[in-house]
Amino acid sequence: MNRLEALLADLDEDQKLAVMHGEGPLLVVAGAGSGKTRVLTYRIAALMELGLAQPHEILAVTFTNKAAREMAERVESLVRGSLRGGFVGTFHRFALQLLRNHAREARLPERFVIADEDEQRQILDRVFKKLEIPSTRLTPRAARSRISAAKNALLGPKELESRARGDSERLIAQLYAAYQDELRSAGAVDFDDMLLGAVSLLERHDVLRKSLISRFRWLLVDEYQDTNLAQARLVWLLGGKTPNLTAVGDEDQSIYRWRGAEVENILNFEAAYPTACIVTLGRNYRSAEPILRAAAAVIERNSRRRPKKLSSEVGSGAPVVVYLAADEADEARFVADEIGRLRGSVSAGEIAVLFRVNAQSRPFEAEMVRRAMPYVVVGGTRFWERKEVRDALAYLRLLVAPDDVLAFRRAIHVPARGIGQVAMDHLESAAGAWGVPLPEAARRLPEELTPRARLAVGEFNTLLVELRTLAAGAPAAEVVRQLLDRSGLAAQYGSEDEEDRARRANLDQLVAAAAEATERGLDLRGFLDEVALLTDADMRREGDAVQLSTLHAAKGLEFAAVFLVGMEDGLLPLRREGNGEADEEEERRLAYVGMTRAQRRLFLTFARVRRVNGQLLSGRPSPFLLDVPREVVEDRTAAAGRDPFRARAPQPTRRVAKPSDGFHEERFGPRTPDPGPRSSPRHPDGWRPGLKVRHATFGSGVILQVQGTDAQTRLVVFFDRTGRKTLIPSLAKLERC
DNA sequence: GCTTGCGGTATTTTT
DNA sequence: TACCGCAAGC
Repeated sequence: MNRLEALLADLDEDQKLAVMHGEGPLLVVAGAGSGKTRVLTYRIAALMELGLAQPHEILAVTFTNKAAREMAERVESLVRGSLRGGFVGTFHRFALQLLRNHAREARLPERFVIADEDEQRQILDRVFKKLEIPSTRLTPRAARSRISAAKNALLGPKELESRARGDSERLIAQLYAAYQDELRSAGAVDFDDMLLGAVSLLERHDVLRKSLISRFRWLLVDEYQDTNLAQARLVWLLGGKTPNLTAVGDEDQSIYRWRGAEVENILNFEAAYPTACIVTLGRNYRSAEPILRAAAAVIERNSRRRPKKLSSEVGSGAPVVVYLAADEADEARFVADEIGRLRGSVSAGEIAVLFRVNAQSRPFEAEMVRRAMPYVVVGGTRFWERKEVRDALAYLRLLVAPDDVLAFRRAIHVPARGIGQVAMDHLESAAGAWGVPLPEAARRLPEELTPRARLAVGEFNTLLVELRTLAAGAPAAEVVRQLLDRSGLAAQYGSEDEEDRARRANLDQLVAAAAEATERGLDLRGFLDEVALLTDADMRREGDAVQLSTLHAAKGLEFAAVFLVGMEDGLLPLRREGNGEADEEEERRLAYVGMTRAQRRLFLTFARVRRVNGQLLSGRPSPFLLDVPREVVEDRTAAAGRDPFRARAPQPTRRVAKPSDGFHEERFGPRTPDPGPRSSPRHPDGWRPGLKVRHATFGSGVILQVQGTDAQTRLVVFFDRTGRKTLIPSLAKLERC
């Protein structure tokens, strides 16, 4: 059996079709657990075995560094060779590489820097001040995401402006333009600029584009359902006239719409690539039958998808367990009990607790601490975003790019060295007057500085010069170590309390990361570029501990047992102001992604009462939960006398006073705040949560909350059409209905 | 320029 | 409820 035959022996019929597809565009619609990664890696291996592709002709893009690394490793072990010369990495890394190699053509400074989210926000803060925009109108945070959305949709400030309808959109366009100016004058690009820049570079430089097309003959894109317009366009540009493009994805697992992902990219693949061949992988090798049936029942209600069926190759298994908890503590207790039971046969690392929002992790953590169960919270505060790490990185950036304004502004204040607002103002205005970057102005020590500030700035300059000299010769890790030492960054965290220890440990990790980068032949600048594109997922430790994770962070992973918790209407699907139908579909996909992470056991839980942001809310079961066919369910709640699936049955005519039982309440509004079992004072005017009302302009809605009495009365009402509003009933004409 | 306290706010976060 | 960011005081 030759190597190719050996490869094919591992595949089912559909997978073989995809792997052995020749030239031309190919879309692999890969349902959950259907061997998507296998197809991608085997395809690359097969193309090489067949002699169709040379390593340097391969361009494979993924969304995470981790996925890229795994892919490269798997291919290399399959072909027992190296992929050197080819590109296996993230979209952003590819774009960055392109821009670095062609900075001038891309109209970027030779040593442009990468602005992270923190710096984007700082820039926007400055822009807000400059344009005198009160942050009541729009938060810098919101502006950031609107600008990001525009960039992801390939719109420049001018295009956005010309499309703007209404003042607020024009304001965004104006902010965008000012933001972009500020960013450019700092010699920086943000994450979105990388993609945008790469696209416009290729659009403007045909020669470059053609050379890339002929070099990278084979394009492979993973998770195509989560590409945004810029990414799809980039792929399209790299494809040329006869693209040998393999796109792999599953529209049912598209969960990054809020970051610009366009499900349409995969749904309309044939429109972009009319000659495309489509292979659907329909066999699921991950989940037991009941799990798959439950998940299918949830996702089938979505309209924007290709209808498809997944058959379980795993076979039958335990039913899906549903549990209705009294509150979040009870939910955590139940989950911990079950985990305790499972751990007889499953290791902790094979178990995941998945939730919609990070804030939900608390009770589970508390419970697991109490029981001394090993657990890790995935995500949370991310390593590269920690203050101490960012501070050190700012220094490093200043070593590589002496005029990096963003890094300068950060580094000069940490540790505090007596340079305050006044001194900074002097430096800024001197920079303006001389027409030089801020760091350069600092080097020239403007006269306006007070003697004290002058001394401080001078010392800072000297420090940088010394470190820069060191950086010219020493390996990155040594530079980092010296820098931490001599800047006083490390000394800030000298105490023995937990926080300082953690910070020191993080700084040690940074040194280790630098050392490791040096081993891989990266210089300081390469290390910084890498770090800018790295995320926490890349640092994830594989330990034998229960994983507490958001649904988003669980994408692509699988576990023997999964607890999908907080399945309440309003939480999953998460509902907040102003999100509509499309988001509901995405929430459904999110639930689907969560459920299909499970191999053997799936538990769905929710709480009747949950404390959210300090408020007590009583929930009704998630509609997704009600979609699960009861014949695959084992309801553990029944023992406690509650039956979630009764909610589907007609409401009983006579209702016993069971005030907070979400199941048996009327089906109104998204979530009903619970006045609490003991304290439910009747409002004198008769307003109460749950009451349906009608407003002249907002239409019909339901009261979520009643605050205060008399003239102070405020009603929080959730309107069907416009979402949540707070009203003063004496002013707003509200009708009870 | 650093600390303390108040008020406003509150998703998801592949790069 | 809990955190973060900003504003006023030392």
